[in-house]
Amino acid sequence: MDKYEALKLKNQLCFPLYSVSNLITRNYKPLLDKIDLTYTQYITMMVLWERHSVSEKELGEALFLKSNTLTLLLQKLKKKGFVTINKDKRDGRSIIIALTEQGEALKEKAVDVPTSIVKSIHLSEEEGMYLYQILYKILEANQNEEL
Amino acid sequence: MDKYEALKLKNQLCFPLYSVSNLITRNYKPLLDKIDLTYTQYITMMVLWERHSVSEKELGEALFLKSNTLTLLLQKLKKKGFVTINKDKRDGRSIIIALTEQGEALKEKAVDVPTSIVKSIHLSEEEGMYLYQILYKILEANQNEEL
DNA sequence: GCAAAATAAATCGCATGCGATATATTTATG
DNA sequence: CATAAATATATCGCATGCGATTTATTTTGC
Repeated sequence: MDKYEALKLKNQLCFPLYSVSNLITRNYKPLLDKIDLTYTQYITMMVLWERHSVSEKELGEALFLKSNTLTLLLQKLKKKGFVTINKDKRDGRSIIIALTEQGEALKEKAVDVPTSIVKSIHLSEEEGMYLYQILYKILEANQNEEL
Repeated sequence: MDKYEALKLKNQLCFPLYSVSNLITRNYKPLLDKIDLTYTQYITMMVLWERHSVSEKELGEALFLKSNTLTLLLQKLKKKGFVTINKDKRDGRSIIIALTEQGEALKEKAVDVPTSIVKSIHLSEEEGMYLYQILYKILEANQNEEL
């Protein structure tokens, strides 16, 4: 038995996770180009389409990202006219990100994106649901550790 | 029923894939820092530890990456003394990446990395295997499309 | 044999992600 | 109430990933 068996690429679990994630970003790109969003900007808009306005902290918790990634991202969404960024009056440390009319309108254009992507994944509904559960199990287990 | 239901973050399959992938890179970082590798450099070394020398094209096929990502990466591994880069004598378009002694020696230091990571994922063996299968199913389905 | 097509890398510009650190503001504590 | 600790963002530097394009080399087709 090879002492280095665990170091072989084909025995990695994280490598296909990483590759599928890259694959997804690639598949999304041409679709999202049409509505002038990158993938990270797209999931940010998803949060806003649901909640209308959030603090950067809340946004980071929803997306598992921190200010070092978000600050620049939000500036770009602001530049494109999809969001406004204002200080929270009740807490001067926080900023509140809110949808503009243009950002709200973008939702209509984005409505077909999820279906197109799901098709490109080629999984049965059952497989998709199982995958979903496992992934959230990993995310939640790790969230607890970071407390 | 909300017409925008499919646009909610909690209904996305790709989002947890993306988040778990980020999570994994974060978890690997402190471990890989100790052996002076980034995650992408690590999986590149994995290929070399198995095959000893590969062309950039073969490496790209193994890692699902292209020259725009690999070229710079390989230069850095060369700078660190882990690999050599030479033109293929039989085909002047190709380059051959090969392990140095130092690169080979690094394998010994890396041998415990996979176990540490698997622990941080918190999945049963069964879940891990199922996840593995689904991920490769996605990768393979998509590979065929790119032909 | 030679021009055109194909192939393999390299280069460019952009948008992440991340750890580390700095800054501004609020909260806690004595 | 003053000041230390905690919290929320911003900034910096580095290493990706990727589409698009360019360059170098080989293969193909006539």
